[in-house]
Amino acid sequence: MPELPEVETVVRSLAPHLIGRRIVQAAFTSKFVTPGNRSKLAARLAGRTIVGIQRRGKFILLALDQGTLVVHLGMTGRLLLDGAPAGEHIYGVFALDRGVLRYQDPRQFGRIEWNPRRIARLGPEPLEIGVQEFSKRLRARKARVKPLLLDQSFLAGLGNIYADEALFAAGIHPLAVASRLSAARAARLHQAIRDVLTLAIEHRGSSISDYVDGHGGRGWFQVLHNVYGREGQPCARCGSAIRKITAAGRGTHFCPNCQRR
DNA sequence: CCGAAGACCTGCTGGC
DNA sequence: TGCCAGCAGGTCTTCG
Repeated sequence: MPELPEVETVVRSLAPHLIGRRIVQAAFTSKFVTPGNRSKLAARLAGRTIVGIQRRGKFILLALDQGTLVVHLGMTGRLLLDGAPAGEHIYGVFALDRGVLRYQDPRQFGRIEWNPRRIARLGPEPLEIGVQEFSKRLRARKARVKPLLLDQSFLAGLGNIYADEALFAAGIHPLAVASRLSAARAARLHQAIRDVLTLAIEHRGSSISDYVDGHGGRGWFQVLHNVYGREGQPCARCGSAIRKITAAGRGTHFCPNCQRR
């Protein structure tokens, strides 16, 4: 579910309500979301104060006065402040000195962990890397461009929606070989990624089925999708029917006319 | 190094 | 109407 724009929106919606709060008590009830010793994790959090919250790739980093708690929302994870409608599938509860934060996740693909090693293996932030560095990294790889964009150690934060949308904006076929892209096309892709992510953040992310921010609010970038979820519909640029194929095991949407091999 | 496939979960939908 | 295969915004492991 949540890619960089959604996670960024969640972080921004939570920050004013969480920073400075003390965790009075925590409880976890899923062996998938919180692998390992759940009561030990809860004990470690009790009494800690939240001093900061930030995003790294698709991860949420909750900086505490001692240590860092890392949350990944997986496909259907939500962090909800009190007042946001919750319901079923609550697998984490953080009782704060003022208010409550809940973790909801029907599919339990998300993770709540203490200093996971995966963070260290993340690639650069797409909104921070410069065009030269991006182009160099991209053209050094023989992989197909779509699977590469989904590789979090190559670039941290893109997922299936924004990879497809960025490739459309850049006019690049998802199965193009990265090392064979010209410098000009690599630069176009760099700019397209920046544009798509920035616009999506401005629209508070894409809400297709599950995604909401910390208050339960939906995003609306989905109305601006050009290819994702638009199989068979006319391309906004040229009118050709949008096609859907499988790449990297994921549904991949593109315009066969605007994105030639 | 690269890609495909299967695994981890639950819920919804589209086609028969 | 009702059932079930297939699919879903993510990531990891295994295998060729």
